[in-house]
Amino acid sequence: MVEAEDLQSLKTIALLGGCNGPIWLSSQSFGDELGISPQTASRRLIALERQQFIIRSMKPDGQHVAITKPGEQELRREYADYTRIFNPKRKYYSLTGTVISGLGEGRYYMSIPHYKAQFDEHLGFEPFPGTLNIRLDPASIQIRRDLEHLRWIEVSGFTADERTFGGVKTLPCRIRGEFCAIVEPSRTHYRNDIIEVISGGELRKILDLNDNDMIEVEITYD
Amino acid sequence: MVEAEDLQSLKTIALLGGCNGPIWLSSQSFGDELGISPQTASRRLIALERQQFIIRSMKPDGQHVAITKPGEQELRREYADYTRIFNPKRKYYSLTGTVISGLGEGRYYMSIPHYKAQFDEHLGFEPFPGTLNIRLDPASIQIRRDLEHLRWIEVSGFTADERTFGGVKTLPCRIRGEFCAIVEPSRTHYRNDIIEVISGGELRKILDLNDNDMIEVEITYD
DNA sequence: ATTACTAAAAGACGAGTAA
DNA sequence: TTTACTCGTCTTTTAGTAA
Repeated sequence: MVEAEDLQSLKTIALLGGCNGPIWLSSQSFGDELGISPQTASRRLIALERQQFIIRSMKPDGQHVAITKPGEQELRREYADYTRIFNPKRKYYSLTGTVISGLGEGRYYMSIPHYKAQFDEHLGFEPFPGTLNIRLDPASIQIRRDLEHLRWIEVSGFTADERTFGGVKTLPCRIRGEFCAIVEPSRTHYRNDIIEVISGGELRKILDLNDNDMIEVEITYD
Repeated sequence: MVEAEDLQSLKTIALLGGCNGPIWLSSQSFGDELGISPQTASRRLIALERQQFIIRSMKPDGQHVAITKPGEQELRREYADYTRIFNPKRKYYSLTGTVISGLGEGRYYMSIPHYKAQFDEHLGFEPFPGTLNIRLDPASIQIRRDLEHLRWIEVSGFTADERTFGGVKTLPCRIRGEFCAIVEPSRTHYRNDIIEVISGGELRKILDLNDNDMIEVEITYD
């Protein structure tokens, strides 16, 4: 557990732009920012450095400070807490976008029994071997980010034939009333403007969809 | 400036649901939550109460704690900081909705010289005396919340004829390429599904708009 | 001007205790 | 069991100082 004061210091650095690259600081200026003495400010920076939340390089007139990956992670954890406090009750999300052709990867994955079985168990349908790829509108790309805070169903990965199949996560949704689910890899981040949707049947046929058709994906929650 | 530890305590209470109503706590359980002794936990609660961030009522087996408006405000301030850290680079927002009829209040306010002059100064056009009212689509209501973190232009209120005219804030935007601005009161929260837009001319005529027409409001930023 | 040490002052912590 | 006090200890802070 990271100290409340360290978090406060780290946040202040982040607000000054420390997540994007080194920023200039002095004990004086940093202390003013936090309302503490330069001595304490200096010690705080030393503490953050010890915990590897920042890296520093001394200059004659101060120092350059940048937030490290672990430091940023800590801040994101905090951010997620606040998001949980203030955005939990949102009951409805709507994404819009256009149908595009995928590369057939979805079809491959959906044909693997391990995934098939788990989707069946958690979603209540056996997925059609193929995914519907949707390119999101700019406005929906933002909304998609909010979805991260919802309860996705985790489907574990596995190893077979000396190959590793990563875990995926899935979120139930509806397209034109049809029960579907968004699927994405648990770890890697694919392009954030494209989502892949699975269903119990072939959505392109069921809904008579073609490339470039505009569709809406609705997520209702609890 | 609120202490880092108090903020941490307050956040913990919020995560337990303290923003929505009274929750049960004991010094013991709260201390466990924070990794501190019950004595310190008790002192923290007292401190929060002194600052009016929480209200408490003692029970034989613990206490009921609820976060007050000022307490919640403090947390929202913190949340906004994190939002600024992680979501600053969004350059484009798009709201969609339908044109509706307002109550003519906008017309009244836009005819007041004080407002007129300030809008002229900050926006570069003298507002047409009237506002275009737009009912947002569900998806856009969410996006609208994100707009709060952008740099709105503050227009101060004033007092005249023994009446108080509140401050308003405005955000430049475009509708079908036409330069406009969203306007809303700085303090009070109106319905979150309706926005009011002003422009240098009468938008209904310029863009040939009628009630129930669908339109898109675009906000580009920096 | 810096950083970062030492040492004195201030404040926070938790054990013990009463209600 | 609680809450919340006192009190001794320990930690944190800031002033002063050196580099």
